Amino acid sequence: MNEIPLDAETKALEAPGDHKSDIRLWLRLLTCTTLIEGEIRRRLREQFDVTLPRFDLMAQLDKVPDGMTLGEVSKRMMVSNGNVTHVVEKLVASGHIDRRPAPRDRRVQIISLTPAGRTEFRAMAKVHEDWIADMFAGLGEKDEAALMELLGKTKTSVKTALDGKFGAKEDRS
Amino acid sequence: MNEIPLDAETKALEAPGDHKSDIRLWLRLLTCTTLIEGEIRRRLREQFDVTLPRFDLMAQLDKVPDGMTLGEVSKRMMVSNGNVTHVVEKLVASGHIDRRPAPRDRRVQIISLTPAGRTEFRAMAKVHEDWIADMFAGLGEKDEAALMELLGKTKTSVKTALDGKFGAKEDRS
DNA sequence: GGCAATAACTTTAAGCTTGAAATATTTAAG
DNA sequence: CTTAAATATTTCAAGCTTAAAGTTATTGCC
Repeated sequence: MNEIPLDAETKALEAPGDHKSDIRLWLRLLTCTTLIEGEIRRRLREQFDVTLPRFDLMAQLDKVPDGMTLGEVSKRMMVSNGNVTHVVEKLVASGHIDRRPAPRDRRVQIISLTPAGRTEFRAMAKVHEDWIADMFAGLGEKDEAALMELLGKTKTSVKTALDGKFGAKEDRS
Repeated sequence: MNEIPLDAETKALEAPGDHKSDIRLWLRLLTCTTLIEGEIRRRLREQFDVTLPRFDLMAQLDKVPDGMTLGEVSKRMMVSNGNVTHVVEKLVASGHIDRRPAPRDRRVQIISLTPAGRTEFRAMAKVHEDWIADMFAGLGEKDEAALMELLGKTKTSVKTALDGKFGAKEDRS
């Protein structure tokens, strides 16, 4: 009666419908991200007097030479349009970015780093890169490669689960 | 002059001081967390009309039978004290939790789930668990175990980097 | 052209989050 | 006992974030 059948490998140890190990995995993933993000946020504020959202937005703009539309920034950063509007206002006010209407479509705003903004961002980015490297310093190259690979699988798995809601059969291009 | 020395394995391919692969790893970690968290947030709101912070706070309280101090909640959730005060007010107002002063120390507030709050939380938690399991469904057991292990190493690595700031030699107990 | 649908962005209301300052209480030293 | 330091929580100001509704501009269809 209280014997546990051992015919299904490790999984047999869990009750049916029990996904506790997935929850633990999720919580650990969240903890890692929260730890790193909180520390980066704190250091950016202390050492450069900049918030993480503003830094992230500048990072998107630094990747391109001639600016980007608000919608593209919103998509890349995975945040709402209203959020981008708000952060952009702050960065325009502080002189880090410029904003101009698109030539062919008056609905569209194009934003780009000012020269000063780009210079300042790159100085911060260099230090930021070192912070991240330090935080991952305890992992060897093999570990990092394996983690990268597994997170790639995770991302795919999550996206599949999300798409499933729409019954999508193919890649929405 | 433009020959790259190949005497240091793979790492030799990167310029000195270049930590781009760590940045990519960090961004991928962040993307995974953001994707999952955003979807959970959305579903909790749509299906249960509850915010993620409130759900998380109730999750902490559900782990213990007799409640917890605000400080302990703050530590476990890794958020500020003021934040806990704010979320607790909302949950008290909605009748999900109770709040009472500690018997021996009048500075301390103890909060606990009301019977109704616990019942409602557990119903949500069950569904939440399935959502998480679905999102990780694309990973096999081996992958999940490996990811769990690597995230454990990552957490240790990050904490070491953070402690380093204080020159800590031992575990602050 | 006229008009409906679509798209880009902004506004709004609500809520989360933080760090710092303030308040209230307890503990420890003398 | 008195007082200084430490602790637990709250308050405050600033800023982030979202979903939904609103505005303006473009596109496709007749």
